[in-house]
Amino acid sequence: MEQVTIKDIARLLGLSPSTVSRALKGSAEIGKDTQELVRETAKKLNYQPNKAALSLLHAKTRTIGVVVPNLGYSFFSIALQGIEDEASERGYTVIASQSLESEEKEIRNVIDMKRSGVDGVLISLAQYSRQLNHLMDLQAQMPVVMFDRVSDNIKCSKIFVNNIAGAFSAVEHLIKSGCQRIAYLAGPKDLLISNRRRDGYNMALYRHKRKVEETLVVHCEFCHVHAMKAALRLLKQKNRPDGIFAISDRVAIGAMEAAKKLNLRIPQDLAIVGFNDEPIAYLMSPTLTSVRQPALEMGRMAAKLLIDQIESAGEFTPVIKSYMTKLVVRDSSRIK
Amino acid sequence: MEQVTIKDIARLLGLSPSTVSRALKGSAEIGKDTQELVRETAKKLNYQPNKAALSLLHAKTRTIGVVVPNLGYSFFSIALQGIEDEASERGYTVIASQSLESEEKEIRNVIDMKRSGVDGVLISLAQYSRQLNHLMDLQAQMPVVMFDRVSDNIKCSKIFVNNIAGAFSAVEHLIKSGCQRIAYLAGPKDLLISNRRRDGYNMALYRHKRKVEETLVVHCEFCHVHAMKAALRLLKQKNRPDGIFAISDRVAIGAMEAAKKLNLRIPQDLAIVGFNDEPIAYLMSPTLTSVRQPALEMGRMAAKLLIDQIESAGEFTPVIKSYMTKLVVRDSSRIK
DNA sequence: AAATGCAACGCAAACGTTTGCGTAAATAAA
DNA sequence: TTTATTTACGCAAACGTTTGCGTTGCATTT
Repeated sequence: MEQVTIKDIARLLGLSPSTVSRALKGSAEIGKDTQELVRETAKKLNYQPNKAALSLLHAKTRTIGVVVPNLGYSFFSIALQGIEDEASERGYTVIASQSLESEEKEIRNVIDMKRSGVDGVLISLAQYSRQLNHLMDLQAQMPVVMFDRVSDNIKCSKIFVNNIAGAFSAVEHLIKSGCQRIAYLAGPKDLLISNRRRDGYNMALYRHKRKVEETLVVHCEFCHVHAMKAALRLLKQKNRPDGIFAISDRVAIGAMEAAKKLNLRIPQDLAIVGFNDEPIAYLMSPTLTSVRQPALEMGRMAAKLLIDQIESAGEFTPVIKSYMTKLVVRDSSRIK
Repeated sequence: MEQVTIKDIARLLGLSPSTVSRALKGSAEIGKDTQELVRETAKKLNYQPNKAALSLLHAKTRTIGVVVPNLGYSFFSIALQGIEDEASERGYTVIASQSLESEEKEIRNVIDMKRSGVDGVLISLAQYSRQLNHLMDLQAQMPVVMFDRVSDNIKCSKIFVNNIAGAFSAVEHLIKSGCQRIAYLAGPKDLLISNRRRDGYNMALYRHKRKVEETLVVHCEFCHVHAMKAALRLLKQKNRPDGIFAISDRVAIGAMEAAKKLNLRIPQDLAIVGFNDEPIAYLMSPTLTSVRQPALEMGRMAAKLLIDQIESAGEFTPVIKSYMTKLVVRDSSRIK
């Protein structure tokens, strides 16, 4: 029940705590046989170093904090998995929290992280986080790495996918599938990934000599009810689109609902492509074409960069790392 | 950057650390004016007590560990939210991890928890966890509370829903909707919730004088591919069922896929009811009838019981708490 | 005037670990 | 034999906080 300490081992063996400590670390100035003896008894007693004592001594907790919008989004739960893998391998503990897309809660989470004494924080922004003061403050105190939902206004290491290329591939796919008027069901206006994907959307249209129409871009929140309403507005236009590129799978599903409400067939009357390739994309009917991100690797890399920065004493230059996406074509866009 | 300590405040004010400590705690033996002075400077300097020092002193970390199968299942991410709410209010930090339904990983997670020095652990079992030695060991060292996926072989506080009643309501609903032969698409054989729900299934059949047929109960894993195959076996029987009660929404979705493959109409040819009421139930087409669990409250209560036990020195009797479910009727069973 | 009481604060130990330095004994070199 | 060197270990401080037990100065009581 009670943790066995270095002192216990020392007392048991008639040694001093310092000798035991050095023996466990394999210090050269401790006799070979003593080392072995100490190691054996430590194993036998199942000795585990006291984390609190080490934290106190080194002023480091070997703990990192993670703040994401919602762990129910599989992108984030998978990314968290990658984070935990990397952290565990390097002897770090992860404490995760969800902002539930609320800036207010995000701020509370960040405060909690500070109070927990983490060595650094990994964050993906809530959809409406605009006042980033809490992040600036945080960054003044410890290393911060952003991933997926990043911001240009914070100078730190960042991990994300090539949103432009991802969106480009999705829209080009719609064009090649025969769509004439392609809409973009975007996220919140100031969200970076929303705008980047719009760039990709525009590029694809431009490349294929389609004209860009303002009315074909509609913003909505990351919630399928909002998305459905936005899609309804889009589809009720006199000259309705026959293809939709949505910023996320859940938003795409909102569009699918809207299409059904209007008795439009998918993909014949309306082709749809989402983003993230969540398991749900594969479960919908028709199955949803989507842009896949390497969530696991992104999480792992984000954790790696953060821990590297924590352990690099002093100077450090931010690293920006961009991953390629992969378009997964399914029935919602298979017009043939 | 560097944390301000009680010593800093003491030096600044010409006091001793003990006085500052007592002043911050509002001890009666410190002068009123001194108290105020200390408190003000503490606020001004943004003093935060050093967690490691406190942990070392009290041999408690005020941290709890959470192990769940998969945070991508919204039931667990919502429950985690409840856990975090309760923990945060009571000054505890949460470290969460996913077993990904693997017993091996679950064991590793538990070991990591021990090494992190948590004060207690909250766990929901992976689907094939049968050797529960890691939990017995863990329980010998600290308080453990199980929720949702619990086991009869461990004696500890437990939180779950009334699975029997939940299943009963689902199956009775199918009967009242006119189904003649109702199947149960169960989970792994030894999983407690799977068997409990089977009890409810049997009770509903018995109550309405239907005969229980062994061939109408099929086991599968929590993965929709397995589920679809199992459902296919079920639906290819000569006398196929016209109603399916599934142990989870994802399993239910597997059944929906199978039905489509066989050109069966839902709900006319086959009515389906799931369990958990995940957001996905609302997004499917047809929308999926499901049994809702109060995930948030369950998480909160689980955390409360765990923390209560941690803080109750010594003797403690396990608490078993069961929540009522609510059947949410949607199109997949609306035969009218 | 001496004894008593009390208010307000400081000292030091403790929690578990690491680490610079000191020191004893044993060996090697002179 | 004396001196220097090495080997193997112990002492004590430090990290930040709490807490039992002093200690000081002052006012009140006899």
